[in-house]
Amino acid sequence: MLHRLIEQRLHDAVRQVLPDADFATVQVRPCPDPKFGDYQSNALMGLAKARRMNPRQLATDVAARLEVNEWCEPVEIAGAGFLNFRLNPGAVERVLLDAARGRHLFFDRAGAPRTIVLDFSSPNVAKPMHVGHIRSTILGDSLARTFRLLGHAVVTDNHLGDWGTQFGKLLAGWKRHLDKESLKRDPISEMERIYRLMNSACEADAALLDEARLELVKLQRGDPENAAIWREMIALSQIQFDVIYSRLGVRFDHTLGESFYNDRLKGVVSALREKGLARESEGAMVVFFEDRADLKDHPALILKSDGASNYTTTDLATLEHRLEKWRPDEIVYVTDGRQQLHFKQVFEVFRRWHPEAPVKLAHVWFGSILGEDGKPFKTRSGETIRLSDLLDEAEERAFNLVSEKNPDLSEADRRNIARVVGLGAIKYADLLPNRQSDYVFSWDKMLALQGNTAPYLQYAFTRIRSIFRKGGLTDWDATKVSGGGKLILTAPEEIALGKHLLNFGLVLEGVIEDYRPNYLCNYLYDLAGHFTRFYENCPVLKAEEPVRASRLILADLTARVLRQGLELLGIETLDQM
RNA sequence: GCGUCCGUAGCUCAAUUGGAUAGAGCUUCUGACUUCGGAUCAGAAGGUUGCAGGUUCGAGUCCUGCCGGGCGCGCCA
Repeated sequence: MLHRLIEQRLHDAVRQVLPDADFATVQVRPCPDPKFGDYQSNALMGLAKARRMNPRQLATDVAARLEVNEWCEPVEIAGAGFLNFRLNPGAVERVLLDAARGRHLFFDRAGAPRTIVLDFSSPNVAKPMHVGHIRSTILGDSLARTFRLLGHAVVTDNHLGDWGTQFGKLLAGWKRHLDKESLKRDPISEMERIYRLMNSACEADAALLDEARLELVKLQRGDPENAAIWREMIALSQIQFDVIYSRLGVRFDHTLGESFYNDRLKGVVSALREKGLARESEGAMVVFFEDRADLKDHPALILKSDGASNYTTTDLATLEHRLEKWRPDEIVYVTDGRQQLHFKQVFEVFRRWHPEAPVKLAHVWFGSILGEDGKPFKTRSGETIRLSDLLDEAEERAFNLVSEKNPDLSEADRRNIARVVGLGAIKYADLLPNRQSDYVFSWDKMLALQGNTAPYLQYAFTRIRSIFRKGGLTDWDATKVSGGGKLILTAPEEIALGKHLLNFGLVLEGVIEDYRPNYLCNYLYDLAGHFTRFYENCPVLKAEEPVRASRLILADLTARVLRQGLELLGIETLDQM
């Protein structure tokens, strides 16, 4: 979009003055305050500093060589050496008109598409999905959608926790305490119940713990009975996962759990040993990182003293498999921040093992959930909140609200609106903060329906649709009317809205670069704000032509960006709510 | 103890990664035309960015030291 073109011209001008400059740092970004302009560059101050030049003089020299007249008003030099760009109305109108004609929606598809493997959600078999899973699931899904829209090849892979020592207790519990009726009625609760039962019983009874260990060993050796039970636990769990993912609109290309990599584990260990990366220590196989200050005291264990592998080994095998199978440019892990050390170790071992691999590895982590008292989150009875209960509660609250606001709609309509609004509120509440700090769980915050929330954005969308409905324009198509149509931006609200639309793609690129969908949340919130100010001050249907057509186009483009943006957050839109 | 992340308005969070006068929402007040949906809008109030130094044209952001908190630190994943 326009800021890129301006940036290109800025590079040209800088090149004439400073041929050896590092152009990666010479960027054009939106202005923090519209009174300074629409875009700014602060790069010249940095360049001047490094060369002990006068920044103001450098800015003047560069500005004299800048050729941006076709898009901008005369460039202003401000402060210590800022360049401020203000778009001229004609340039804005041209871009908007191109969008109205369907040539773009304010973003460009990547010139060099990359292949990205996204690892997220990863719930555990035989346990309920709880609020702790929502961040990874929603964040990962949103990133996958955004990468895809920008033209990248995305592989989503749900790395289920379907292997490990917990199956010892689960198997022993299944054989001793399973209630088949309960299992039929609510398999997850029943599996959770027998696990808890065994867990507490084992604390007091060492013989029972040995029994659980024995069951685990039998499973690992391929005992048919235990393997059959294990497979049933996975199948029952997958049904639960599918229900949740279906409600959330989340889809995976692959679901390859930890157990999928069992056959590769020995190979990983022997390869690391042969390369001299791992050595024996206290009976286990360990990789040490003497030359890294932050990992010096944190070696990675890849084989336990009993000869079994652990999750570091599994993750290395997974990494190797993904490279072979998909040849990705990038692998992104979306998990809790408590796994930072683990991924640091995995990445570092992998770098030493395959120094030539060009893949980028990213750990996209998020903070822990805390209770309202600031301590690790639990309900009064010490439970975590189930994800399904959270979703139910959201839909119920939204149903009460929509019934109050729009009692005339049929119950089926209100139920559907409640579903879209309730789930949207949860997703948005989860994506909006995305600071890598801990966050406090609260029902009211998760389920808020006013202020900077998804319903606010959805509401702005329905108001636009309502304009077209009221005007008898439901078949209105910008690509047809705009043939003779023109954009006329005169009111300040129209200009601000139009200019904000141009930045959609800029924001999307930021989202995938930093793995932060909250940039998009903030953008959409601002967009909805610009629209409502436009809506309050600029009548659409009652305006005279050609202003009426122009405003219809502007409203329609806003709706399209809102819908596209919300879709990237995994949030649906409605014509009525 | 070591590592790591954090501390911003009464509360929950932003701040495009070193940029211009630190912004929103919630809460509390005050207003909104017989115009397209009031799930809205306009305005007010609310700040020594934990504390103290340092780096420079410029610091919430970077460096140092304190204070306070979360999480992680070889055989759980």
